[in-house]
Amino acid sequence: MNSYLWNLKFKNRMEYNFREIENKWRGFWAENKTFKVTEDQTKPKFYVLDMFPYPSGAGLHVGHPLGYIASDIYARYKRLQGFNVLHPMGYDSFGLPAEQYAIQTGQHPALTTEENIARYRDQLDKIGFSYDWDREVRTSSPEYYKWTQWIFKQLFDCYYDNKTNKAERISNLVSVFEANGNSEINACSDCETIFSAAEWEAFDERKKEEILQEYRLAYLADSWVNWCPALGTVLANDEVVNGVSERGGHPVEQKLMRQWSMRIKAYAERLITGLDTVDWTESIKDQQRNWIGKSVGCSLQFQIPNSKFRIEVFTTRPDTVYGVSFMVLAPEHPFVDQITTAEYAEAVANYKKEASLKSERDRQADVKNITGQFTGAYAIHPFSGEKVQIWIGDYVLASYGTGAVMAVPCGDQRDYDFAKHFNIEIINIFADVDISEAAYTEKDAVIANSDFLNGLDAKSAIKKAIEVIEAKGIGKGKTNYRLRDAVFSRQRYWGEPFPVYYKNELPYLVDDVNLPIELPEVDKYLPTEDGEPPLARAEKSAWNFSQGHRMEYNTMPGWAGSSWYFLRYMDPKNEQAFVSKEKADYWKQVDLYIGGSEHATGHLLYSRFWTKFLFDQGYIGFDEPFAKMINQGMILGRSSFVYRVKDTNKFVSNYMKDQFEVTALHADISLVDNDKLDIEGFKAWRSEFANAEFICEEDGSYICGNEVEKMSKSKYNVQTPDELVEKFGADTLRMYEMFLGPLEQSKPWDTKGINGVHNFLRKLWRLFNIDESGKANVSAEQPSKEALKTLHRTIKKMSDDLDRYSFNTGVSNFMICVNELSDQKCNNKHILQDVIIMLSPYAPHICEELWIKLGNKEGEINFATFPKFDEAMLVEANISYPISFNGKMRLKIELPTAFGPKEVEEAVLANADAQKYLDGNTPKKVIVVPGKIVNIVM
RNA sequence: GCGGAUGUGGUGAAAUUGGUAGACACGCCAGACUUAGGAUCUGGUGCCGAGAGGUGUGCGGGUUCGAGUCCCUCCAUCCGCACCA
Repeated sequence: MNSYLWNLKFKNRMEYNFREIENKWRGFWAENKTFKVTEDQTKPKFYVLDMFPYPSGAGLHVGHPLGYIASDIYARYKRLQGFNVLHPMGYDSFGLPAEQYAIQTGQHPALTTEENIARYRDQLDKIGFSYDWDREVRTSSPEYYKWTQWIFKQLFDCYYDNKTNKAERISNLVSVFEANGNSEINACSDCETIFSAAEWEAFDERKKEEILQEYRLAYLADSWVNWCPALGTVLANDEVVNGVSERGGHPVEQKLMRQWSMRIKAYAERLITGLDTVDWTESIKDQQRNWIGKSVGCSLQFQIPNSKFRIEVFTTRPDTVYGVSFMVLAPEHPFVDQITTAEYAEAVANYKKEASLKSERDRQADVKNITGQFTGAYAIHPFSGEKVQIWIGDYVLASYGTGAVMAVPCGDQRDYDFAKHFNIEIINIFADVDISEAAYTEKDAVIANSDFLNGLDAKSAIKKAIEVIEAKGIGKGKTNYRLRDAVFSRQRYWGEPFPVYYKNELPYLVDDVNLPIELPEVDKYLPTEDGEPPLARAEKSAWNFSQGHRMEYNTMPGWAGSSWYFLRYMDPKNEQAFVSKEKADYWKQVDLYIGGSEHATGHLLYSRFWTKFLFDQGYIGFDEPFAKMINQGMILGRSSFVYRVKDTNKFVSNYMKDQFEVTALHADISLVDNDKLDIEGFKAWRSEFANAEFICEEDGSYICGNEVEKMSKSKYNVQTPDELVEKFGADTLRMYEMFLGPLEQSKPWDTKGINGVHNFLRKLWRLFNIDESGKANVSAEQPSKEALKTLHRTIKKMSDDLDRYSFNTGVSNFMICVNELSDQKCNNKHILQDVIIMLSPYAPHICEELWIKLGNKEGEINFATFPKFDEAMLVEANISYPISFNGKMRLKIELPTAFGPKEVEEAVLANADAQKYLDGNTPKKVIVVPGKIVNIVM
């Protein structure tokens, strides 16, 4: 039967009506709660999570669902494999935009947030995600932030014990203080004073609390913070990029403020080693390692003659200690004024002033410019006993290490440059190394000129030096981290209130029974006249609970709620605990986490920190939150341009624009189809174009130019998923977003190919020969060998591709499969049913519909069994062997599959076509890879 | 400067352990059918060449019977870090 007759036979068939189908199944899933999950002990679990969105006023554009679609496909695939899949969604709904909007309009951020969430939900529902919406969480709801507050309380009530290497309760610490003081405590702490048990007992409540604050994992301290005047709040280090705020790009300055902080430093080592246990990209792991900035070395003290001061430095190269020819302190170092001699006092004061006027950003930008000032003071080299000059210089950072360095110009380029610039002696302590041009920073030279270190390589010299330093009691082996404690207060309204009140300005925790502390109503979302945060505006009666002299006025940062939300999904309604131990033990880690890579040093680090803490305290049984993570690439926009001839209202088509002097203007992409401008639409778009004239191509069309840019409203290149769902349906959108290319890669959005995917679904639909009554005309007979081969090849490729998260090749597999089945005129029920089971993760609506058309029960396709691959179905009697000569493929020869290498070789050499290429020569060698290829070497 | 990623037709891309480079799709060309549709179907389409053939995965080398894939050098683009002692 030719194709025309084939089409005629089913002339009256029903077309693929995606609108009707998708509406129907969206409703069905919601009504029947198809994707609701419980902790089913009889099934293995699988946890697939998306980074939850901040519900912004702009809604979703096509870039957002990319990751959601991939994770949904994976979740649905895992269900078909018999897993009990937790696949939830929620909203990170505290944050600045809603608050900024509130400041402008007076509208309560809760209302804006509510509206935005409704819009997001509507958009998400249209795409057909298989979320269990009964588990939705919102970080801004009191039922949720009650537990954020509760976790904060636990952090406040714990310290980090370096001996047990985990977080322990403050009450343990107090018992030790009462029994022995703090001399035997080895904890992560800012406490520098040593006290005895008797001294502890004698301290008053204020003093005791001050000391405890230096141990607590959540603590209040005066610290230098990134103050952003434009946003009226402090920012964490990861929220400051190149000296300006990440959001809005406002300037940031350093300010000393009393702030809540999180002692994340305590976990620095575990945050590094834990990276080896998770399957994330190297790039993200490197970013985290970099941010934590571990360096191993030792501390070392330098005496100052006739002075009580000793300058402590941190160095990673104690092996180069004999190369020290001067020292440099940060201008802010506390000893500077006290050691500076009278002769240099003025110069030092001037230098300090200059340095203080430079912002952090300027200091970084000014690396090339070497500055410094001699203090007139000297230190004694701890080994040689020689006097070395003490300088101050802003290349030494007050906030890293001890704020002082021993300068080794022969081994450190910065020290070298400094020494050259100020004509300070450079001692060479490397054997056979030339340092006349630059410092030698490699660690492969032999040490010389260094007394007891002579002849050693760097590695053993470092070890030896530390031993001697420790034996002399002038320092010890030490590991330093660049990671700073994270500031945890924000002077804003729209965030979690702290479960904290003050009595005589000492902080106390609110009892659990009084949680949550809800956000009080305020008259304005602005700071008070005297600069207190917005919450200070609240009347005492506006608080649902208050105690002491006042409540805490700061709120928590954005990352508080997002640091543990993946745990709440496991047990979202629990009123007794943030998550029950049983449920956490069932669901465990997130098995697959999909989201953007921009959270590398923020959310992804903080949630690892909190997870480790909650693990230490026994609330959960794992200490890494996300076992496997994939970072989806950004979807860029494709902007369209029209070209206006200068000083006119005439527009010239792309290919002729070079003949004129033109200005390129963005044209709204909804007015452009295949680069062809809808001229009437364009005239109507904006009044200034109403009378525009157009210089068109010969066929009368106006062709636009195009360019790839970030998607944004101002570039008129935003594609919302809604328009595409309307035009092509959700199944087409889902498949097309996957078809675009590998998930991790950034790519421009272009709808050019979307018809291809849409046509694929139509072609699939046609295979079922659905007549006007809506019945599929399929054969229930034994499928053909051909069809089985197509099916099983597809099964194999689909499971392989999904197992390696290759979603784009998955789409091609289906296209090949449907193309082949169409060619075979296959309408076999068994084959088609297995195909739609496999396809249902990608295109769930159409597959649900086809599933019932085959006479199955509604909704059951979601829990069907993924077809099993049978190798035997692919076995053929013959193989078409590619025959290459010297590695170049020349011809193919059909040979029996059963042939061994020898038989293949003989058959090939006997073949007439092959002999043509041999041209009478005897091959040097014949390589036969059975089932694959033959290579003849001439 | 350091670290990571990427580089394949006109376009998006595929090639999982070294084994037929360009699957699949878009676009384009030619054609069929027609109740004219964003429909369907057939054939073609890396480049050069009329053809035989040659050539081809950023550049240049190497290993191998055989390299997009492994090794070395270099180039380009993107991302992160960057006085961290």
